[in-house]
Amino acid sequence: MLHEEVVGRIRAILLDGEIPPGARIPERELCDRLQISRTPLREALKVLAAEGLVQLLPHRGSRAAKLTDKDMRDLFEVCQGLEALAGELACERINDAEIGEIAAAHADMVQRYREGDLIQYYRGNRAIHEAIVAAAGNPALTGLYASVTARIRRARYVTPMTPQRWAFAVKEHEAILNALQRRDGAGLSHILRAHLRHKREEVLQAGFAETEASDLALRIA
Amino acid sequence: MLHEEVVGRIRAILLDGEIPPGARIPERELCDRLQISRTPLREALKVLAAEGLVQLLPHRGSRAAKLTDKDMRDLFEVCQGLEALAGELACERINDAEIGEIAAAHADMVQRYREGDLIQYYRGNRAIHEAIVAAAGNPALTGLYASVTARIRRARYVTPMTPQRWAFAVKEHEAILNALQRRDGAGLSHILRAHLRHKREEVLQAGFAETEASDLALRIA
DNA sequence: ATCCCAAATTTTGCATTCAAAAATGTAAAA
DNA sequence: TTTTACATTTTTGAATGCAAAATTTGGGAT
Repeated sequence: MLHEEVVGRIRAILLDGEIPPGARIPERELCDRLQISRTPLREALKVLAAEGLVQLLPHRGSRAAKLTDKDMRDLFEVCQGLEALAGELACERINDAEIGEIAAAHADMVQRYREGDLIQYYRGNRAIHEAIVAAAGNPALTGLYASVTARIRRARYVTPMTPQRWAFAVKEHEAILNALQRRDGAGLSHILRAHLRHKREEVLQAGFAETEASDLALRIA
Repeated sequence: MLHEEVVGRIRAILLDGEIPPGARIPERELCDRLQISRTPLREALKVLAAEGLVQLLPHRGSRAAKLTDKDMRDLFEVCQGLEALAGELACERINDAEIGEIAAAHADMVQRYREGDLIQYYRGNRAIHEAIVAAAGNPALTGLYASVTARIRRARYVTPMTPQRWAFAVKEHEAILNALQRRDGAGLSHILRAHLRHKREEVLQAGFAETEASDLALRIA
């Protein structure tokens, strides 16, 4: 079993919320499940801790990272900065084919919106944001963006939306595509920031501070 | 020996260039030197690989990461974005005491410039940039900035300078301090970008693409 | 019944060990 | 002499073992 695969699988488990934020990560169980010994598992946990997805407590094991409102705000801020930068760079470097792909993804997303399919809408939404970042042609940026977005993904793409906000978000996306097609870097950067700022406000207002595992258990019960 | 300490010490060894970019990392030797076994060492190497300082080659060991011109350009771009963001946030949040500290650091740096002490000038320079980022009050940003700057530090703070460029850089820093004192976020952001773009041009023009370890050995020989 | 402290158990962190893969060295053939 | 095939050594990646730390459990005192 390859090292990267172990990291990827545990990351997936954490992002799926299978181990909820704040919950203890059961080493032994994961070892059994992934059919590996503790050595590669612990290496993976250290890597994920460096990424911010796991919290290591000396002599007390590891927990799925739990984000406070402040953490969430901070990460959204950074994400804004990264997307704004990506937008500017993308406008300088993107070619017509890539714009075509993004336009297609946009059309698909709008269709999902019309169908009222929030899950698929979010999926398309995310694909567009990732495509813009990819179009910046900067792997270092892409990597950092991936790491930051992974941490706020659940908040960003799981929050319920009001019809008004959803409609507004779609409008913003029209503007995003438009700016991209006009290669208006400054404009795109500006819209992306606003877009993400609105998303952040939604998320924080929805009280998406990640709850303790115990709280979560209580809620479910 | 604490896990973080091992990571920190190896990081220092890499940043000092004691193991030059591209060179193989001698596991056994480092184990002896740090008085640890391979298990914690390998955990640390995996973490540093996630940070981008180490390159892992399956079944072929690890090497100190070697940056191409493109890598360097990309990282400088990201660094620009992060500093620009930090500048804007800092202007919103910084208090007079913090500005005073940065002003003092600036004065000290200018003094070093007058003395012609490049090493100390760079040290002060770095302290100012880090203080601005810290003033943004965003730990997520601070962490990302640290990780990105670590990778380009050698290029950024080791490149020799012409008197003209040095003088110009000092001028830019005057403008940086000025914008900060006026809490002009947009202005500061703009200046920081330009400042870093100039630095990047210097670095890339100086041909600071990191050389193979073998090349380095040949050069020395 | 509750609280507190000590013993037992579990869990963590690291060293050691083991198997597999790669690198190296050697010898034979072209 | 050069090249190639093979055996040996080294190094890597992962499992296991062991000591220390933390958590849990049980018993006794209040």
